[in-house]
Amino acid sequence: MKPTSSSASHQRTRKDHATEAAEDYVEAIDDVLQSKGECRVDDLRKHFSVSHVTVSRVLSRLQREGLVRKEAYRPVTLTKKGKRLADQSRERHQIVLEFLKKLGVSEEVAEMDAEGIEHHVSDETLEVMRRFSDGN
Amino acid sequence: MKPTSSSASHQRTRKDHATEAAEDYVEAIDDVLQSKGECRVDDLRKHFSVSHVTVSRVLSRLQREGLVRKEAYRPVTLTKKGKRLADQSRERHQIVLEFLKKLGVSEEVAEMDAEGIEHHVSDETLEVMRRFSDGN
DNA sequence: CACTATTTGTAGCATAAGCTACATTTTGGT
DNA sequence: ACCAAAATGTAGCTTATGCTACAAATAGTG
Repeated sequence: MKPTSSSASHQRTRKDHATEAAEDYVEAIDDVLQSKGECRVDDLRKHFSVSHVTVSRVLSRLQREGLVRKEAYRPVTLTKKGKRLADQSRERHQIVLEFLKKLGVSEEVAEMDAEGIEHHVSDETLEVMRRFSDGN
Repeated sequence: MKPTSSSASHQRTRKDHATEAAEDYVEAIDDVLQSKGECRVDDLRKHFSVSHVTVSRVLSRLQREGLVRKEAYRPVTLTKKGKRLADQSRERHQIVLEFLKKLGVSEEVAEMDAEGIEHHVSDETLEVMRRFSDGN
C-alpha cells in the first residue's frame, strides 16, 4: 500500500484519483469539524454536490484506509492519520491559493483553481510558490 | 454533451477525469504523429505505461466522442475535432510549463507538474501565467 | 408518545480505467 | 510461402465514483 504513484500492480493516473478524493474529503471534513463541531454525511453531500450515497461509499473506503472513523447514523471523525493528511492538504491548498492571488488571479478563480491544482504540485514547486508569495 | 463541468445529470469531479484523459490522449497522439508519422496503440501503451488493453478501450471511447479515428490493427489518427483539442491542450501545456520554468522550477519537475496542472487551470489563470512568462 | 421529516444505509446499475489471459491479425525473417 | 514474434482485439474481473429507489434510523413537533 505505497502511495508512491508509479507503483507496480494496478491503478495509475498521476497520483491516483483515489488519493485526490481522500485529500479532498479529509480536508472538507476537517473544515466542517472546525466550523460546526461535527461533520455529517449530509454536510459532505452539500459540500461536494454529490448524492449522500457517494459520500457514504467514499467514507467507507477512507475508513478502510484508516483516515476516518464512521459509525452508522453518527457523525464522522478523523483519525490521527486523517487529521495529519487534512493539515497537509490544507497547507498545500493555502500555499497554492496565496500564490495565485499574489500572482494576480481573482479571489474566486484562485479559489477554484487551487482546488484542482493542489493535488498536482510537487514539493519543489510548492516551495517555489511559497517563496514567491513571501518576500519573493 | 456540454463540457461545462457543473452539468446536471451524472459525472462530476472538477472538469471530469474522462476529459482529462481525452486531452492527455489526443496530445500524446498528436506528438507521436508529428515525431513518427503514425501513431499505434503500442506507442500510447509505452507513453502512458499502461496495458495495451487500457489504451484500446480509451481509444474506443474517444472514437465514440469523435476525437480519433481507429480501425482494427491500424494506426490511430485524429479527427479535426481531436486535432483542435490536441492543439489547445498543447498550448495550455506549454504555457504552464514555460511559467513553471520561469518561476524557477527545475526542468524535469516543471515537466511533470505541468502535466498534472494543465487540466485544472482556468483561462484567467492561464492568461496571468502567459503574461508572467512574457514581459512579466 | 406518535407521526413526519430528515438523514443515512443498502441494493443495484452505469461509466471509466486498470489488469491478466487468451484469440487474432500483422509483420518480419528465412 | 511459412512460422514465430509483435501488435491488437476480446472476455471478464477489479476498484472508484456517480445515480435512483427503497429501507431503516434519528430527530423534531404536536
